[in-house]
Amino acid sequence: MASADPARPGFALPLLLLAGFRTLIDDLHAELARQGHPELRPLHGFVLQAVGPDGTTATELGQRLGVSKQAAGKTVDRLVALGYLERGDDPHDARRKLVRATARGRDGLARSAVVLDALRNRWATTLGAERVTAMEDDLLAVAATDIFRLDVPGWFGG
Amino acid sequence: MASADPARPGFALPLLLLAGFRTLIDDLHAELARQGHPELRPLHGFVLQAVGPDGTTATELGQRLGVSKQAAGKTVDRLVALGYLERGDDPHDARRKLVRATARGRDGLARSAVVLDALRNRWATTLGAERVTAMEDDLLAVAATDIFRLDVPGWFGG
DNA sequence: GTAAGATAGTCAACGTGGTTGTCCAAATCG
DNA sequence: CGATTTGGACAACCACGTTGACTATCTTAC
Repeated sequence: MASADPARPGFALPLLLLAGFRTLIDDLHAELARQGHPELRPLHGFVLQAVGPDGTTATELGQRLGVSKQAAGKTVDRLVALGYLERGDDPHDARRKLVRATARGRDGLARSAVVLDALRNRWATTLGAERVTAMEDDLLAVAATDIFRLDVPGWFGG
Repeated sequence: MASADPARPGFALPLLLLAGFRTLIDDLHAELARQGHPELRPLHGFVLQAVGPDGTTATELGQRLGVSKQAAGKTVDRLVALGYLERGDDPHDARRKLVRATARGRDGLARSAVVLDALRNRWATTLGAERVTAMEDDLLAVAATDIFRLDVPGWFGG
């Protein structure tokens, strides 16, 4: 095993990754609040993304997000109360309750995508486009991206 | 404003940063659990780091972590109950309650540092040392690292 | 020296996001 | 058909965060 570089302590790396994540998410939600979505919380974007264009069920949502079906169900409750999701019946299975995004949910998701594209462009302007691409490629190589099964419509160029 | 690259949607970036963070933290705590610290939660490492070698107070801790003094106080309560922190009186100010790491707390923090160094080395082996360094430099350039004021003993080569 | 203000800590109530266990209704399988 | 699996809901609980109110102490100004 290689020895550690004392100028690059290992604990800086998770801190920087978290700081990068939080910076993007904080900027995103500040902008979303300006665009008419002040109640949207960081988690909600992930959930809306995971619901997908065709809807899903709470249990399936929990599996995609890596949480229990009960946790997913409670989060759906809150997003229904906020007007971002709606529940309906599955005509083929009376047990299943379909969860779909409302028009407001789709609006929030679309605006999130636009703002996040803009934020990525800002990083590319500062760092250079190839450095951002390299960061994405490297993270994809080392991170357990299966933590979130958000590959609903092929979410990374594919 | 530059147009977005459709092959690199903006919402992948926060997902990858979070996945990278979670991968490191999950691996860290799996290893810490093996080394006698199964109760240590992801947040606790940050708190122990923020307490620093000389101790601090709950209010100051809250400022460093960017949370209210009440939240910091409750977290200290839990870490005291787990045996990682201890409270003492400040001889110069009867209002202040000094918070210090216990021997167990220092042990957990030292092991965290070793494991995180090893995890960073693993990334350096996979990606190349210069790619990891570049990722750190880039995140430092674009992320609001002042979210966490963990510059207690100069935490990045300083 | 004392009155007024700032500061540290605590308590209470509450919100959010998560867990496990239990239970029922509906679908599926033998 | 009966037995089992599955989706959803309910309850209790925990971790972590918030705001507001309150006490005790230190500091500052007069």
